[in-house]
Amino acid sequence: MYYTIGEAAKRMNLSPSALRYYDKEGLLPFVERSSGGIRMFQDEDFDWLEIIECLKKTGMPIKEIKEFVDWSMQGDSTIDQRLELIKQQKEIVQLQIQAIQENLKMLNYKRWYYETAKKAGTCEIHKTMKPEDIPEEFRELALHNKPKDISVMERIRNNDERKSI
Amino acid sequence: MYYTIGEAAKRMNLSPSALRYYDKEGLLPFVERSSGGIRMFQDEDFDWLEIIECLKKTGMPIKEIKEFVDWSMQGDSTIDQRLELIKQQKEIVQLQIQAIQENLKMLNYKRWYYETAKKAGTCEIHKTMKPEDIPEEFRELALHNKPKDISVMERIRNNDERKSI
DNA sequence: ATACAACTTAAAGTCAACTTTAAGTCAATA
DNA sequence: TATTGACTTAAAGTTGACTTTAAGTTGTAT
Repeated sequence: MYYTIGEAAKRMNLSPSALRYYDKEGLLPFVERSSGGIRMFQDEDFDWLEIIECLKKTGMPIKEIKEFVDWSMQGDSTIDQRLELIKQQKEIVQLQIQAIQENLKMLNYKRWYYETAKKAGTCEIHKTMKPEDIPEEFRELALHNKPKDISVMERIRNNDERKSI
Repeated sequence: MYYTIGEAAKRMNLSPSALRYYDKEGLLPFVERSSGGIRMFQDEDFDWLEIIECLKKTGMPIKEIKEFVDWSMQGDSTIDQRLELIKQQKEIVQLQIQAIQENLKMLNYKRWYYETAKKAGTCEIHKTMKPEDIPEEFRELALHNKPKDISVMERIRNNDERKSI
């Protein structure tokens, strides 16, 4: 069972030109050609394309992916390097997950912030809010940029003109 | 307490030129200036910078972030739009988490794949492996690109020359 | 045999998000 | 007051990952 570049692109949810670009960059040395020069993708090639896509989606630049592909073409002598690369990329992905959890926490805080403001009809509510009225999970996020040792009244006075985000 | 652009950049782990670029793009209308034109960042500004960073890190383009900042500057009449934007971005982040879980699954599979190959001394082990020898969590990933209705012997014959990834 | 959609390459173009450069200004310290 | 490091702007340059264009070829269907 063979696939043209258009069919392979559709199956991988990529554009044909992207696949040609990857090929030009040396990422697809395993793809066969017809006698006329047309690329013929096989089922097994999608194993390659999927790990290439995985590395790409987790932020690995194409030149590094090429290194991995080159190792794979060299055969069993490079199993160790490939294992190490995969382990490293896994660590990178775990850091990405941590980072994205932080982002999610921020967005959850902001959702609460705007829902509270919506109920009150104004963002000003957050200027007079006492720490204990902020859900514990958001408290640090809500307060950590506040200048210290300023009373609520002072804060209200200071913030007369300031827009809140 | 004021911060110069260099100090603010350090605190946010950004470059001064990146902050100037954001300012030029309209992301920092809240930053004050000295009489001489020097930017003076305040503690409250870091609330803005942090949500801007959060939106940026979750993939929102700068033009969209500017829209959000513009709404924030307009005041309480835009609370609803801002809440909707935050909710939408949360959904995007949840999709990102799903995508990254897929990537992690692939990397876990590949780690198993290379660890197994390492023990055997060759990737060929995976060509003769029976489905029940593949850990259940990886089985679909390992088999879904295999052409159907081909016996193991045929597969070995067919794959004589093929490199495995 | 001919038409035609889909393929081929090389080279140029695009895009976002910065970074760098050049020429000059500000403000804290000696 | 002179020095100096950090600031200012505008404009050009960089990067990676494609996309588009132009000119030509392949292979299938009538």
